[in-house]
Amino acid sequence: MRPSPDIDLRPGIQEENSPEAQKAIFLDYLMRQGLKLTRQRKAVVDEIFSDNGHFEAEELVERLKRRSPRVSRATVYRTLELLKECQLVEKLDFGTQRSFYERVSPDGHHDHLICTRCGNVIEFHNERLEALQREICGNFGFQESYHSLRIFGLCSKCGQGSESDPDLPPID
Amino acid sequence: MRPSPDIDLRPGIQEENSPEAQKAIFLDYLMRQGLKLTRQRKAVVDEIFSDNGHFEAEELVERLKRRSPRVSRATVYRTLELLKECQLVEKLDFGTQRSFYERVSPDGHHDHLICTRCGNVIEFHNERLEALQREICGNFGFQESYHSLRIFGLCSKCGQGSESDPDLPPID
DNA sequence: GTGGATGCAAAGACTTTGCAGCATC
DNA sequence: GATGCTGCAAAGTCTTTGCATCCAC
Repeated sequence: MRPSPDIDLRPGIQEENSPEAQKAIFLDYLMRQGLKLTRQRKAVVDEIFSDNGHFEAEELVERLKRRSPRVSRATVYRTLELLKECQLVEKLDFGTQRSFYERVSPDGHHDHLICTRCGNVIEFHNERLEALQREICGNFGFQESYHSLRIFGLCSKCGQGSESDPDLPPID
Repeated sequence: MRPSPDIDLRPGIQEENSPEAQKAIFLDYLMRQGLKLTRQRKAVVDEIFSDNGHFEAEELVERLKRRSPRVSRATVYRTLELLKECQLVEKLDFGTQRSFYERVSPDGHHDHLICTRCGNVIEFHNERLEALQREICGNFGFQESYHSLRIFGLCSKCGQGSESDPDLPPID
């Protein structure tokens, strides 16, 4: 399921990709705003950067209940707001009621293939697609600031004959 | 589970574009399901087809409070569910908390340019874009069932120098 | 020491649901 | 007349907020 010809993985600057570097950005942001680095904020950031996937606000709340220090729901939501402000995370919406977030990749923008059966999210970036979108915006005199393409369907695993697997009711 | 988006319930007959034809589809759906055409359901459908734009669930609830017969919030939500099932409306999400809906155009799929200043929504369809997306799905062995592309930014009116119009605080 | 941060619980916003009475077919 | 429908209010879910207490700087 990996690199196909069109997919630009943009190898970028690897060092900036590390969790440590990302955390430093947060710390820097806090300082510049005269905000404090509390144990709770550290815990939230650590939890987010412990894997590099997508997560839901409520899921994060749950994970942080088992952690030390405990972090309250209110603090989680407030910290997510801060992380959005310094552009370390982004709020996505996959059409469900709950908010999805993802770490902003230093490699730049990407779009999503979302499996409606297993919930798996595949990221991709395609430069031809980006160019075409710019062209379309131009046609409408529209100044894009950002965009979001979500393609829903079945991932390669789920599409292979297991269409009626009773264990996994389709999402949505 | 219901008819999947893959199934074309409305084989592309152009005359079907009229509100009357759309309402007939709803009536037909109700009959086939053994459901009843109540005054309230009629009112909801009439209200939706009185203009052909995008609307929010709560906005529709408001509009229907001033109408005859009055339609309760619960009935509005329940009727929207039915309209989704027979593919006359579609639920969108523009990243806000409230649900957006739009009438499904018999002309087929389209994507959205969303002005973050005035809230205006421009629809467009581009076949090259669709083809490219199919190609990308192919690369990942992904079976698309539907997709949604939303481009956020400033429409041609709002982009013209009025960037700091104090009357219109930006959305989001 | 102090201003910002936390946790709690309450409030908000939107949506869904249980139920008794009602209306369509 | 039966079955499905409506309205109401209550419940559910996620998110935000007010406030007293706490703690990083």
